Amino acid sequence: MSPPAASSLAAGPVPTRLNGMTSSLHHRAIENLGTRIIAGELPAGHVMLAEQLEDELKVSRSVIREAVRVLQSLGLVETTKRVGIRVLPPSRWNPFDPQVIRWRLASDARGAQLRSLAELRAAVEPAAAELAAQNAPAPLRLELVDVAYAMRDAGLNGEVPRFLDLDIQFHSLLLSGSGNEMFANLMGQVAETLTGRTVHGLMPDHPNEAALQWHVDVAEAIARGDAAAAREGSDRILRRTMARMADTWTEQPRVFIPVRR
Amino acid sequence: MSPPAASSLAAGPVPTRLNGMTSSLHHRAIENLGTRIIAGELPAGHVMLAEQLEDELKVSRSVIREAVRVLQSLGLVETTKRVGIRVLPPSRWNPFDPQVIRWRLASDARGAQLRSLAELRAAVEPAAAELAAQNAPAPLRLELVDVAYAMRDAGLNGEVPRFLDLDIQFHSLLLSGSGNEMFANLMGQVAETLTGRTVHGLMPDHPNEAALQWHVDVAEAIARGDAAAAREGSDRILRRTMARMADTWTEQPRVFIPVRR
DNA sequence: TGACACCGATGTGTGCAGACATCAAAACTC
DNA sequence: GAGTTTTGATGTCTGCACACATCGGTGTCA
Repeated sequence: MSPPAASSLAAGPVPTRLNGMTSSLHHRAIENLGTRIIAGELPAGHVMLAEQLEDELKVSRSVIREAVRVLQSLGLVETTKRVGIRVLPPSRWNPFDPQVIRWRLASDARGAQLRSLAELRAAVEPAAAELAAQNAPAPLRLELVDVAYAMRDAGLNGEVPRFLDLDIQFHSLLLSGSGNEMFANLMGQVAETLTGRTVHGLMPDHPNEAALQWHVDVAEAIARGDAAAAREGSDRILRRTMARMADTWTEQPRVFIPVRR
Repeated sequence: MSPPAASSLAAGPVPTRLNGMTSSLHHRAIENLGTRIIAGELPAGHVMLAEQLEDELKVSRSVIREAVRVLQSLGLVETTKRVGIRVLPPSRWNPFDPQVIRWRLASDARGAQLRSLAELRAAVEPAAAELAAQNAPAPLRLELVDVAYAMRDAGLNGEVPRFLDLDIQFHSLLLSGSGNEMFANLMGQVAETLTGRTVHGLMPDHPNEAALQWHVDVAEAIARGDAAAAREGSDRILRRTMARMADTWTEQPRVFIPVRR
């Protein structure tokens, strides 16, 4: 009785795994709806019925209900009795949620999302460098210096994969060393953007020599506790990065979220 | 049949409403578990069983399951078959989620949370000011100037509640004007910290005159599109704010989240 | 006759209870 | 120690009862 002839969520006959993530029905329902909402396929104000979703996704009520609850906590939908499940406008979405970010990166708004992340990173990393210079534990400072030098060598030798690895590690250590868990949490997003940049061929085989040296400078400033120098160096790196990436998101429309009063 | 004699989640016999938020069983279960996990009452690694939670909270399986699913999406717990529901360490929590922030503000880590938010704000607002000077729509610029002057007047006259309102409005407009939805999303948290600061008597009756003028300067710099001046002015305001709040979180332990490799 | 307040019908989410399916940890066998 | 079986928890499905927001009909009053 249980298995329907065709299931729109069942990609394979066997519940497969992807990227180590659980591929439960619940998870797939979230993915399906989240993707479609953020892509604009299900526009703000659109009302769905739980029963209709069960039907459409060929899953039971419990799966739909659990998925809707999660989407609700992300600000993607709201539920009202006698009405149904209403899609909320983008201004209600939680822009910091990793899933929302991932879905936006997979949508037409990819450029805008990359810009938002880059701007956030450009704002945060210099502050993190300053804090790291003041607070980071000694072993982390030493590791940061090591990584910076290794990164410079890899960059000069054109070892692209190794360079990317070290680059991600450098910026992760920096954010982690700030001792601010919100800053540290941006590691994941930073890694994703750096990786994406390389994969999309936006990185030259031999990174700019000056930029490589700036990384070393930042690491050493943090190591000796020079907060101002760490901040300045980090700011220099990120202004250059922003300048080089700016044309990626040229003319992406900006969204101004109204102030709620 | 349905209503048990005593329900540990049922504050009132009738499903009441609080702050306009739905007070469904589901919501109360999330609140109960989220609070206890973040307070450390349910430590990382602690394993619970769904059945045990049904029993403890006196609710049905579906309520527990939906709550657990939401907590899972926040990174507070993970579920494993044959094991149960395991509480995750703080490094796995999503530090940007509004609920997580609220629970942390209500816990012993309140000081650390306030510091994190303040540092984030100090990093973001100058960047937002810079972006607002470049991108904000004209009406928003005009409103910002109006609010800045009104805020200065209210501050000079010692109209504390009005000043707080305008202060929140000023910083909200600034963040909104950046055209970065992540920055704009910080409005809520900023409002909370500003309100909390006033409520806790950390604000003098008459705000510093220079600081009031700095707000006007920032608004006018944004109005005329002077990005550098907007950034510097905003940076000045926030450095002063940070300096004045620093002793609030003296000696709050910093947490260094390890870099995952 | 028209406008308005009341009130019951209706439909939808919410919550409950029980069953079976699935799968990984743990125990067991060789 | 490797492979197999057992076991016990979550995952999924289903039927039912209830709460309650919305809608539309009915009655009252001007």
